[in-house]
Order: sequence, then C-alpha cells, then structure tokens
Amino acid sequence: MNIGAVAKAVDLPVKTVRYYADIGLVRPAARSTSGYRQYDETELSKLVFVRRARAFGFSIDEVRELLSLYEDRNRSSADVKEIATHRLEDIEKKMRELKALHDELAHLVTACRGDDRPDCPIISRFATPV
Amino acid sequence: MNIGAVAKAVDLPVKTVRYYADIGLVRPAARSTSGYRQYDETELSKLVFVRRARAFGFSIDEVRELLSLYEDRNRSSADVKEIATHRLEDIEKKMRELKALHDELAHLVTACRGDDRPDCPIISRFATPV
DNA sequence: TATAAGGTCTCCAGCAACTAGAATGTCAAA
DNA sequence: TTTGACATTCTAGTTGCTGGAGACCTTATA
Repeated sequence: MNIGAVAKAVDLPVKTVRYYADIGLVRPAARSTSGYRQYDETELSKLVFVRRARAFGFSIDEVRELLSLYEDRNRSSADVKEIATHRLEDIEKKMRELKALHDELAHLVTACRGDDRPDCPIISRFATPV
Repeated sequence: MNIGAVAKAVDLPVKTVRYYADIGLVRPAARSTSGYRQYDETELSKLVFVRRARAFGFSIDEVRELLSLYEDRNRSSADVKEIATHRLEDIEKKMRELKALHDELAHLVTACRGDDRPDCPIISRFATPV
C-alpha cells in the first residue's frame, strides 16, 4: 500500500504519515524498488492509534510510549493508566486556567460599552499595575 | 533603564523583552552609546500590558492590535470589545473541546483496572476502528 | 510508443513564541 | 586592575507538522 492510499485510509495527511516515518514513530513495512514507502495492516492500525491518541492531546513522546505498550503483549494496564492519569491532570489544570481566563474576560467584555468612546475596562485591566 | 532592570520590573525574561524589541512589538526608547537598549516608563507600561494580554491568550498579532488601540487616544471601545469577544469565543470553544476530551479520558481511566494485566480500555479505545 | 497527469521521493524552509548557548563587549565596584 | 555581572549579536533548538521545489516513478490514454 502506497503512502497516498494509507493517508486516505487512516485519515491523516500524506505529509504527516511521512513525518511519522521520519521520526520513527510508525515506519513503513518496506520500500519498493523505486523507494516508495510500503505499508500494510499493522502500520495502518498503528497510524490510526496514533491519530486517536494525538486527538486526545497526548504528545508525540507520550504516543510513542503508549504505542510501545500497545505493541507489547506483556504491558500492564497500570502503565497505561499512569500515563493517561497524568494527561487527565494536565487537562484538568488547563480547564481551570481556561475557566478563570474566560470568567475574567467575559466580565470585561460585559463591562465594556462597545461604543465610540475610548473608555474601556479591557484596556484598563491590561494597563493598570498589578 | 537597562534591559535587566526592565525585565525584573515587568516580570518578563530578558530574552522575551529582547524578542519583543526584535519583532517590533515594544521597541526600546533608545540605545546607549555602547548599544544597550534603553527603556523608560512608557515602554514599561507597554510591556506590562503585553504580558497581561498574552496571559489572556491573545496572540502576538492580537496584542499588537490591542496595543495600537491602547496607544491611540481616539480608539473606540467597540474595536477593543470586538477583539476580546472573538477571543472569548475561542476560549469557549476550547473549553468545550477540552471538556469532551476530559470526560472521555476520565471514563477510560476509571474503566482501566490499572493492574498487572494487559487488558486496558484506554489502549482498546485508541486501537479499535471508529 | 509517446506523452500527460498524478503520485512519490528528498530536502529545505517556515509557522508561534520564545529559549538556550556561544562568543564577545561594557560597566561598576573592590 | 581585575573580577563579575550585565549587555550585545548570532545561530540553532523547541513542537508537530505543513508547504514548496525539483526530480523521479507509474499509469492511463491517444
């Protein structure tokens, strides 16, 4: 299977598949005589796995780790759970920060009249000392 | 005021202040004979302004725009409100996505026993077809 | 068989917003 | 005077791709 077909099948851009090959995340099974990357089912599964994990916000390094667990028949679910739990904590932290940001900005937007006059609490909030 | 003192005063790394000067976001008021960047109160205010706006997730380009509004005595609050409102929408969208991600991952983490056995719904979730 | 279209290759560059480090220059105090 | 802290410029790295150039390969159609 050539890279174009693979990309279509796993719903990733060709460039990305090539990139994953370059960084050794998911290498093609082989190369054709003319140098084309050849993939088969095993790699397709891995690429889908990677796409999913990436969509969950796992970094490439985390995906690499997850992938090795996925490939390892002896992996324990504890290892996986630990990585996922860390990610969950990151997400929760980010959510809290985003919430705080949102609330303050929403407050400012509400307070700003949005007319022709220059007075605006949003600008003031950024300008006034801590 | 030299860059080190400025950085301390506005609570930004020296490198960042230099970077902001390089990209023309906040330029020093002058250079000393030996080439040192010289800042005064005006730039300090702007740098604080930039730090705050960045902390709110505004991109450098948005900050640039905000900064020009901030500098312009004739700006209308409507302009500012529009930029802020867009940012607010971005934040809300991101929050929704993060929430969805969080809930699914939390579900998976809960479902994963986290013991020595390899069975793990987190891995399965990434591995099974859409 | 020739040719055109489209797929693939490698390599280089760039995105955002810094950050790190090297090599060098300047300044103030002991 | 010499040390040490600070400053300068420059290059390159970070993350995770993405775009383009120029060249080669494959397939279909005329």
